[in-house]
This record gives sequence, C-alpha cells and structure tokens, in this order.
Amino acid sequence: MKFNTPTSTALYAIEETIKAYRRLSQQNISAVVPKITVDQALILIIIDREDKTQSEIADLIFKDYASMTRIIKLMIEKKYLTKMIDEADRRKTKLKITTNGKSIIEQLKPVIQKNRAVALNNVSDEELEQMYKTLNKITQNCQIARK
Amino acid sequence: MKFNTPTSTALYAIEETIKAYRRLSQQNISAVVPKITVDQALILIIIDREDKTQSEIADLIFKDYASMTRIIKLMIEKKYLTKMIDEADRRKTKLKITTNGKSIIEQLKPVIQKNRAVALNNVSDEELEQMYKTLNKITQNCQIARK
DNA sequence: AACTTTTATTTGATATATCAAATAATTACA
DNA sequence: TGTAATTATTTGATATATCAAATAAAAGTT
Repeated sequence: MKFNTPTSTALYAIEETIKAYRRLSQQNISAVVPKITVDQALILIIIDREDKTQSEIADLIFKDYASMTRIIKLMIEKKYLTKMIDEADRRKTKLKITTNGKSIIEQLKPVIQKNRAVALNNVSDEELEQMYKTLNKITQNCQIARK
Repeated sequence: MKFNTPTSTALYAIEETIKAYRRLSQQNISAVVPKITVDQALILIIIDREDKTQSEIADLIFKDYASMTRIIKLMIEKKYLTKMIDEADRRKTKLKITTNGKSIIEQLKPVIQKNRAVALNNVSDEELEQMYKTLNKITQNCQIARK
C-alpha cells in the first residue's frame, strides 16, 4: 500500500481542504454569533432564501435525513426556527425563521462572504472552474460505482 | 447572499466529493470487513507502515487528538490494536497491530486501491495535479487566515 | 374501500468532530 | 533543584454522520 502517490495525496487533499475551510468558517462565524455551527448557519440562510422541506435542504447540502432532523431540532431549541406541520401534506414540515433568526442571518451574511473570499484568494476563475470539473468527475465516479 | 455562484458551488463541490468518496469507500470496505470504518481502516494501514504516535497519525489524516483517542480506544476494543506506554517518554503511547489486525489489513489493501482507482477513473494526471494545486492553495489560504 | 407501496420524518445505536479543561510526564530555566 | 512552561493524551459536553428500523401520512392498485 503506497502513500504519497498522486492518487492518494489528491484524495487526502480534498479532505484536508474541506476541514481547513470549515475551521476557518467556524472561527469567523463564532466571532460574530457564538454557539451557532457552520451547518446551522448555512441551513438558516437556505431556509431564508426559499421555502424548502427538511429533505430538500438535506439533499442540497449533502446531509443525511437523520442528521437533518437533529440539526433542525437543535435550531428550534435555540430559537432560530419554528416548525409546523404542512397541512397540504401532513408528512412534511414547514420551517419558519424567527425574528431572532432573521437578525442572525444579517450578521452572518458578510462573514460567509468573507470566508469564501479569503479561502479563494488568488485562485483564478479558470482554476476554480477546472477544480470544479475534476471534483464533479470524481463525485460521478463514486456515485455510479455505488448503484 | 448568492448561491450558485462559481465561488460557492466550487466550495460545495469539495464537500460533495469527499462525502461521495467516503460513502463508496465505506460500502466497499464493509463488504469485505464488516464493522470497520473508513477511518479505522486507514489508521490501521498507517500504523502498519510505520510506528507513529497517536498525535502523529492524527496530524497525518487531519484528525483532532480527542477524536484520535476515541478511535484508537474503539480499535483496541475491537482487537485490531494493542497499546502500551512508551517507556522512553511515558506521555506517549505505542500502538501495535494484533494478528487479527494484520489479517484485516491484507483484506483491506486491495479494496482501498480499488476505491481510489474507481474514484479517479478517467481523471488524467494533469487534472489531478491541477486539482491538487488548487486545493492546496485554498488550504493555505484558510490556514494563514486563522493565525 | 381495503391493501400495498412510497414518501417524509423520526428514533436508536454507534462513530466521529470540536472545543475546553484536566492529567501526567518532560523540558526549560531561573 | 525547584518551578514554570510545554507536550501527549484523555475526558466531558455537545454537534454531526450513518445505518437500520419505526412512524405516519399520501398515493397507487385491485
């Protein structure tokens, strides 16, 4: 089993990068809104943009439905959200951002923008585009192989 | 807050790819060695290659030391490893793979190789190299910003 | 209408992530 | 040499990941 091959290092790098980015994001988010997690911040902003069911949000940010249930639960306990049954389809859930949640979103927006800018400093659009394509190719490979 | 910008999609893609790869890996590993996780498999192989302390392994695979403690604990419970105090420096720990662990490693090696090959199918060395550079740039950006 | 299948969400069990604080051993240095 | 600073690991608390199984409601079928 070889390490330090282009194959393995490239795959490790993906993991390394996402962790570095998450740490940076969490640090900067915490400085503005203590006690909210990166995931919760993102979910809050997604709900704010557009009404979505839990499962739709989960699909959007690559979360398991079970995880989503628990994250939403915590977000309700923290008073960022409220939850109601969707009367049109009683299996579904309607999520609504509280006033408190709204104000948190406003605080978070510039931080999230800044995080992205910092992370992508000196990365050209071509580089980004190229990376995106390669990542998608790998994702496709993995998903196809699982069917 | 805009989504679907090159900026945000590229960063999401990193997360998506690593999750897709982890799922594929876990599925194929579970088919050969039930009950072992991707992380545990990787750690086992690292220890097999070279003696390392927990912290060194943690650094290598981007794990928190606290996480490492718990993963090692589980691996010992599962009889993949044994643990002893390093008498040269009693703060440190020596990890040793059991016979059982050794045989598991042999079963895992081809699976891990195959996972990598599948994930990187049709991805050229140039693409891989380019992605690696971009990812490293992003990682650097995030790490520098945290200091 | 009764029955089956599908869909959305939840729950249980176990593993990992993260931060802060605690332990315990080692090293630096006044 | 004694004490402070550093290093390796652990523990506690809380959040998230994942799989399997359970619920509950809706949709499809006969």
